[in-house]
Amino acid sequence: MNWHEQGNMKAAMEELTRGQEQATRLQSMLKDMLPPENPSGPAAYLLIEVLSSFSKALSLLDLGRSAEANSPSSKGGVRRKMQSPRRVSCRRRQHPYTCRTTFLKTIEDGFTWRKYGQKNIYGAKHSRSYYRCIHKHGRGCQATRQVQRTEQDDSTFAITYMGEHTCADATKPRDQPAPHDNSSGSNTAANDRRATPPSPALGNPKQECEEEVVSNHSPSTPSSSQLLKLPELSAFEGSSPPMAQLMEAVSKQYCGLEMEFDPAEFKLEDMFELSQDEYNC
DNA sequence: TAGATTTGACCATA
DNA sequence: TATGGTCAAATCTA
Repeated sequence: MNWHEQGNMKAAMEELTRGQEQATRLQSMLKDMLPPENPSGPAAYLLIEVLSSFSKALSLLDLGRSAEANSPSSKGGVRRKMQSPRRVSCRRRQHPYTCRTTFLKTIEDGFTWRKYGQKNIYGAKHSRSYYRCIHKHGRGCQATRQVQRTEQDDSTFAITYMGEHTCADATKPRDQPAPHDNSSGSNTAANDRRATPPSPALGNPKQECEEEVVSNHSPSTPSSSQLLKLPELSAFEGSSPPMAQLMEAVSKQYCGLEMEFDPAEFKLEDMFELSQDEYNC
């Protein structure tokens, strides 16, 4: 990679980082604005998707740089312990559930999880934690997730969701807040998570893991640019100056990635296509 | 004291 | 056989 490409990549990472920070702020503000009985409305769900896109883009760029740095042609440096090339995750145990990985700064996603295991992963710097939905027994919810800090950024979590939440009508988080189930009387790993979340892990039932990718091309998942134009979010415009400013800033971050392509045609996920396979399960 | 977390052991898979 | 995923007893915590 020449200096020009490196410069572009660095600039892209900086833009993405800024966008991520602003989206995080927006998420924080949104949390304060949403009613306690439905803290995870559609806008919150969309923000999770936006943050996920930022995180993924950053990770991809970082991976690209790492690969470059570790390539045989790159110079010196301390050789790190060889990473396992195995890509097992959800393929190891072959179940019919969906599998999807997101990269977030927080492990909180609105669902209530119970940690049931932790493993040191061969060749990985960080251990992996295993969570299952707290309603596994009460409602037979089969959703599980694996949480692991990324190698590139200790503050970023790679969260792999498997299975779907059946404990609540997660397919309609926008309209019908699921009834809270506090029968367990306590919360878990994230302590203050609600039981009425959007599902970052929702996918088509019975879809094979390798078919499930993090892609905003999905008809059910609007693209990032679309997300920012949805009524729920646009409703904030004008109602709250800081919110409107943040909205604009986040929107600009997406557009700010334009370098040598048509911004009218560009979608963030286009950046992922070449290395999308890295995120398939 | 009930529920959550930790952790070693066991099992499934590649 | 090595490794990842899950179980369940022990331990912790509110």
